[in-house]
Amino acid sequence: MTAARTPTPADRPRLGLRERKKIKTREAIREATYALIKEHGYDATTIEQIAERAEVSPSTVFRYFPTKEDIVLTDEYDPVLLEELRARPTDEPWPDTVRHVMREAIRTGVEEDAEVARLRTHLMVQVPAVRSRMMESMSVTGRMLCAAIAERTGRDPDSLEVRVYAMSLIGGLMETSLYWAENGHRDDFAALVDRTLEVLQHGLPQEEI
Amino acid sequence: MTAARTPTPADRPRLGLRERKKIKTREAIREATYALIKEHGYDATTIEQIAERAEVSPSTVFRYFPTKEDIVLTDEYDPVLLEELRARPTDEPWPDTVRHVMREAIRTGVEEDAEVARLRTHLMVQVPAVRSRMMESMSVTGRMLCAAIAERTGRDPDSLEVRVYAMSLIGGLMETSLYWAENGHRDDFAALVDRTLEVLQHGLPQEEI
DNA sequence: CCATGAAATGAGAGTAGCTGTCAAAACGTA
DNA sequence: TACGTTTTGACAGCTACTCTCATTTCATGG
Repeated sequence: MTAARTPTPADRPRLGLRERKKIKTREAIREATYALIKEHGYDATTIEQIAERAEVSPSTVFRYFPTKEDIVLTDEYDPVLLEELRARPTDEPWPDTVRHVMREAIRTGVEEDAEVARLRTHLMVQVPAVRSRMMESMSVTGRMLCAAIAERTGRDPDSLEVRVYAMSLIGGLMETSLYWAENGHRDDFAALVDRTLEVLQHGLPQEEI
Repeated sequence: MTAARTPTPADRPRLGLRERKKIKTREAIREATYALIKEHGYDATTIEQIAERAEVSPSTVFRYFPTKEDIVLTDEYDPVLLEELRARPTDEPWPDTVRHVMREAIRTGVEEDAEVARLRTHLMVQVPAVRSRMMESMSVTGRMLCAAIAERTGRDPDSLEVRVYAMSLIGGLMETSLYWAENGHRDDFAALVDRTLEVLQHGLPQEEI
């Protein structure tokens, strides 16, 4: 890869020109999409417009993203999550692990690009298709969670108990995101997550009934 | 249809001819859809085919159902659920209420037409679009659950805690349905629901960690 | 520096879900 | 039977998405 004459200046090429171009194209499409949605809204933004602004053909847009919703949503949190999960000490109480992992995931996910995270959750509230797609991706995350829980606790990842536990966790956190967005992103998201985990662990704060 | 006089024979018309026809049309569309899906699968079944077999125009199909997925899924469980929920004594412990209501909902929903329930859950597993739509409708159910919980416990239905609680419940039950379908509907669904509620109440059966 | 093979792109046609409009048909009622 | 309303069908149109094929762009070996 490196040599011939100087096709790869050794500075930091590592990836060939082709790879770099692909990454740039992918980002161009995403940025174009975000910009257009901010200007005209989700539904009013067509693939054709996105393609035009990103300076690619509509065909190419579909080569990079399977659906329109995916342009907005796709971003690989799962590997980060999994890595974070494995990094925790094995003897740590499970609820603490969840808390740590979620906080970390939120930090890297939300604070890294707050604007995008807000637009994304905003669209989740506004656009059913996006919300659906989000839920789909969460069920994938759920499967991964099952594996992690199973690995950690020595259970069967396909058992009803593990799956229900994972999915209720995911569902709860999903609702937390929606709550956050619906209330104009005013709350501290980390604090909301804490309250969520509290409910999931101990049920509704028992006052009556 | 029958005559100039006797337009409403007093037998059991109650609903005018128009209403009755609408119900019949709705059922015809649904039956046509189920039949075609069983024969050729979900994706290979087009609205045009459905319309043809149901002996209506494609326009009419869309007048009765907003989307293709809705033809398969729509069925109003929510009112039944809500009614069931309100019928329980106020001093009953909340988990017991949930158990009763879910059991009842399942009885009327699943056992009433087992075949349809199976096809439906089967499609949930197989067809992403159907699964998504199902999740959408569950989040609507979630909102209703919030209201019911709030009414019952005197909380704010829009509070984070109530919403998270409701959504985790829904998410867990959703996963239970998927589990049921994936395992070929072999388990007793009511028993699965019991195990699900157990997990949601007390977490994973605490062995280690 | 050029030739060859592989990968990415663009252009175009085509499918299907879904929306909206408008005139014709079916129904309810007096 | 006649009139007003509701329901329907036919049609045009939009857009997301798929598939195919020719063209361009990059990688590599001589």
